[in-house]
Amino acid sequence: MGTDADLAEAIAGALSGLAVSYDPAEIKLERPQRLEHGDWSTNIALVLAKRNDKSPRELAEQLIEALMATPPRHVETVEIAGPGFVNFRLDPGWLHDALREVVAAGESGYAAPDLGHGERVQIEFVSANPTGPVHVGNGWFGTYGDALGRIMSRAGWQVSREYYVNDTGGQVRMLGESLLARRRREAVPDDGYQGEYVRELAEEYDGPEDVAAAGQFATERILENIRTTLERLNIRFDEWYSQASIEESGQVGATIQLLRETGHVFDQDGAVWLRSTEFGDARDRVLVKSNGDATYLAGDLAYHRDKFLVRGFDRVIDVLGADHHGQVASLRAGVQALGVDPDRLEVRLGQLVSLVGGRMSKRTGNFVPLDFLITEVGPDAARLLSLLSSIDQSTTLDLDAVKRQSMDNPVYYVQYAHARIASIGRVATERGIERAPIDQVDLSLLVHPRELEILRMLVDLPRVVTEAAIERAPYKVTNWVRALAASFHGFYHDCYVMGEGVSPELTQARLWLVEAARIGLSIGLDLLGVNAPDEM
RNA sequence: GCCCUCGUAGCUCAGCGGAUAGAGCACCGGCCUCCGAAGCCGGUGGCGCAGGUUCGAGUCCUGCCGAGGGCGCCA
Repeated sequence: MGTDADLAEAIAGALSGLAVSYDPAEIKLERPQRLEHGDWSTNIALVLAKRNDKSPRELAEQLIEALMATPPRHVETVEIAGPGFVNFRLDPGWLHDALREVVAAGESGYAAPDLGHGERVQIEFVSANPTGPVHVGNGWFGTYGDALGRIMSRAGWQVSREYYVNDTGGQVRMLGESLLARRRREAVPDDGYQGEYVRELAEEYDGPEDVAAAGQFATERILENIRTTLERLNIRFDEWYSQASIEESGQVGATIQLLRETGHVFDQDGAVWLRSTEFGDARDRVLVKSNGDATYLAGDLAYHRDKFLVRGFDRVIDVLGADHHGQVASLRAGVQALGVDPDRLEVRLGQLVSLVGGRMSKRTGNFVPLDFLITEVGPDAARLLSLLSSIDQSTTLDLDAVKRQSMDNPVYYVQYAHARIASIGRVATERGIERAPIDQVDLSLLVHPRELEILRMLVDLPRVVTEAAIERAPYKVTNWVRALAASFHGFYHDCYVMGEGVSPELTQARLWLVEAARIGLSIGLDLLGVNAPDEM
């Protein structure tokens, strides 16, 4: 039971005693940004004042009086501030409690709230067409999806990560044609794939002069490269789902048939249409072209039918680039037409990553391969760099700046904190200092502002994981990790764990503090998929 | 034309409707006889514009300006 929950309970009790009308869910404790505003704060008096016909400050005053008749554990003073905030100032004991909690729960148990209740969620991400190497933008969404998976998994969801392999249709044909043209030393068609990689593949290809065979060869080889590149970034999938397999299995036809039976389909101009306007789409969409080919949408609907109705995921999160915005409405409409509650489908549109000096486009070959970036700055730096900010934010990457910063990159800052922690452990071992069991250690010796700051950060972690999971926002974990690292560096500078003038008792308490920081940092870095090295 | 996302410090970005808007980079100035100076401490500098909602707006609503994306029998 955390201190904030204790306080909320005490506040509820006090309000009841005052005969004030309130809803327990309205009582929210927050940690003020400024230390002068105490350890915990609530705006409950501001929220309830009007309804109870009192001024906020009046209500706050009565609340405090009732509350302090029997002060809650660790509370030293309670003050009214500003328009009617109630600020609690606690003795450091609540933070020592928190330290014990972190250590007891450990790396696997701390900050692991059960929000998902085992709900089965599928996250589909990257899904870049296997027609060329993945670029930096793919990497951005890749680390996003992967980190989101880690976070939701920690928060009680049963997560499956999937890559939808677009290994069929016109683009594979075009890829095959481009490859064969290269092999014949002829010009690649204007709308073909011009990249250098096609030339390289053409040299390796010794199959027949057949577009489909060449396309399949190229697709498989490229996909293998994509997989290798993503693994360099610590991005892994539970499933690589082939679009061709869906078509071959007859699921596309079955899906269209199902839609026809439920009356959501009509024929016009020799094509088969989905009446998606019924479900809020701006216009109806073609499922089968007049030449008999199924459209991308038809395949996508079959795929989503498979996700929801065959494999039975409770929730599906599609991570897409903002350039796929146009297909969201029809996909959602189609899913609804299939009888699936559209709320179960979540589409996260990530803003595009652009570069100083030109945008990324695959066809022209004018893009920065993800492999290139990883080689330039290293996997961990690339990974953290991509998780630095929200995917709602379009990012501009200045490659020169990234390279220039490479020795001054945020990732080194956080990893250095972890290395320092490990270093303390090594020195302790050298000096023959062992950590005593925590219940034999006097944690009340931890009173330095730097020490308490670390503990406050650790108190925040469960809340950060919760927010990151619910808002699908891994960057919040990144922010926290950076802030914790900052706290630790400050502590490391000001508070020697083993040094002249540090008593053995204080050393013991600080060793446990360092251990708690290590646990928190490890959790955070693991959620981001960034390594936590013992040495740099 | 219509729809979506975004405009916060010179640059890259944080800021569940709350109190004096925060970091990093860059720039200026300090700190190593003790666990790693890839660090610590201090300084310079900002909410695109105009209304509205309310106890309170960077945050919500409307309009305008600006940037990116989308409106195919392409995928």
